[in-house]
Amino acid sequence: MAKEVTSRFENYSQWYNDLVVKADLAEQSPVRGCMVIKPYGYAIWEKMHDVLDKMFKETGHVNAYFPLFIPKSFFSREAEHVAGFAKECAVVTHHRLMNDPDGNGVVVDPEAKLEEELVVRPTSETIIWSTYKNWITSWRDLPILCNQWANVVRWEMRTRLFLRTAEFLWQEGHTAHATAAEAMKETETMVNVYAKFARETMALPVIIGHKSPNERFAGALDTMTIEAMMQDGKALQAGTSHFLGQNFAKSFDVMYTNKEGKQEYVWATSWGVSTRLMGALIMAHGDDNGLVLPPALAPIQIVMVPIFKTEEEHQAILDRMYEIKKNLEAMGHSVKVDDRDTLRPGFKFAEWELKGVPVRIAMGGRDLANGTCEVARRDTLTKETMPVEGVAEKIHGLLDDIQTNIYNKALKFRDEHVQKCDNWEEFKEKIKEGGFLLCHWDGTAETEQKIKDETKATIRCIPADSFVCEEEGVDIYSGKPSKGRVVFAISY
RNA sequence: CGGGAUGUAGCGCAGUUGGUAGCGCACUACGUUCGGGACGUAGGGGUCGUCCGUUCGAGUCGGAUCAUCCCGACCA
Repeated sequence: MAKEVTSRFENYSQWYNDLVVKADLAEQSPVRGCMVIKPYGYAIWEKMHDVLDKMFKETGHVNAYFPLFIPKSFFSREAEHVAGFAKECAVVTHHRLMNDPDGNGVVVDPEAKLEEELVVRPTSETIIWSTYKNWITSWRDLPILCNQWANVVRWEMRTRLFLRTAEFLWQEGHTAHATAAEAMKETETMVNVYAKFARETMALPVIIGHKSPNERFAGALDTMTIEAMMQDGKALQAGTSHFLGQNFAKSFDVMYTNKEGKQEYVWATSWGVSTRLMGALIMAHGDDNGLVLPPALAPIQIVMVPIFKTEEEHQAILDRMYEIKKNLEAMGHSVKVDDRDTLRPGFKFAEWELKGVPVRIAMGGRDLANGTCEVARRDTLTKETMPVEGVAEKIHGLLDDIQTNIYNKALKFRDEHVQKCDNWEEFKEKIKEGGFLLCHWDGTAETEQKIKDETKATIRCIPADSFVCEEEGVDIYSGKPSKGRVVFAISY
């Protein structure tokens, strides 16, 4: 029987789309550019949500919720910010429908035109800062460390499941501080939280760094990012943390009285990750058999498939499986016994592999007689027969191994596709093959733009932890002096 | 918003010089199977995106329109 998923080596985009749909994660909605996240996909997002939320709380943040609709006038306050988002906003202009006088269903009631249009939030800086104005009067009110889990809408031209949809789920943190240093520290703290989450929970190696001015968030003084590499060598921005300076405080007139009784503008940050992380997870670890989920995010960590000929045998195997299930659940693992009697084992194996379940246990008549079971791991696609006695403990350890192995595999792949490059002609060739190129850059937006125009490559980041390379050199394009290497890549 | 393509069963597609609708998967029933995506038999399901035109006759030809996808520009 032919494989259902396109090979990622033949057509990476198609492989990705197939995987998302066939692993039952999400599907295209009839609504333009929007996505339906299906229960299995949502379960993974929920796990991400839970781990991140805990990390936010551990770093002193609290959750809040702000309105979906933002009065249009709020956007005119911060000029750079509006320039960055205006082109892709959905706008509410009316508040009522009526029956079509010609009898053709319903139409927008022209009488119900809003006096001021409402913008569906593309991000919440403006509505949040207009609210913070009322919350902040004294240094005693600071810092404010709020996070919001929400949906946002950006009317993108071209969309792709999880990576770029018209509506997406995310969290956005918005903080207010008394000093620039404190806000800068928050920016760094949060990019580190994201990196820790990516590395430890998603098994995704990422590079922490600063965005070049060109790639910065609209209205930010500094944008920190975590950049990941997908298996086609393209870069994916997986999370960002922005130091907003006093831009929004000034635009929304948010001042506090300091200890000396003087009025000062507050300092701000914002940071966010989105359902794009789902795309990163799929593209970074998936293979030709389907999804590969790190145990820390797998909604089902262990699936058990009975192999039987008779009903008595089926029952005997299930009894033993539920015993193992109980032990594994006592250790905090999520286990599913696939007791569907209408499907054959081979079909189930393929299906659970497609869905990325880290460990599979199969048990048949032979195992029943020998007191054994077959344990298969998704990351390596290897199988091992082991005694049922003590199998739960073994799998407990195996899950950790799998988590580590998936990370190491992705890390190895990435490191094999990162190289230094000092020659412009070489750069143009190499960048097409995918991967990250560490190159000297003269620090100007002009050079960056010219490189982008000629090769589609952008500066993904100026590295801040791994791949930091502060050495004298000359810009790969302009030949002007440079103080260090930055990461160039073609990105999603 | 530029360039290209496609709309036929739930999904993926075929349909010749115009002659009245087909294949694979999925679905339903029964039986045989069950250690890596089973097979047989019998079924159900489509006003061929929409509108207009040419014609005795249109899935097929012409025009319009709508929608979707791909490649660019924009972006988490």
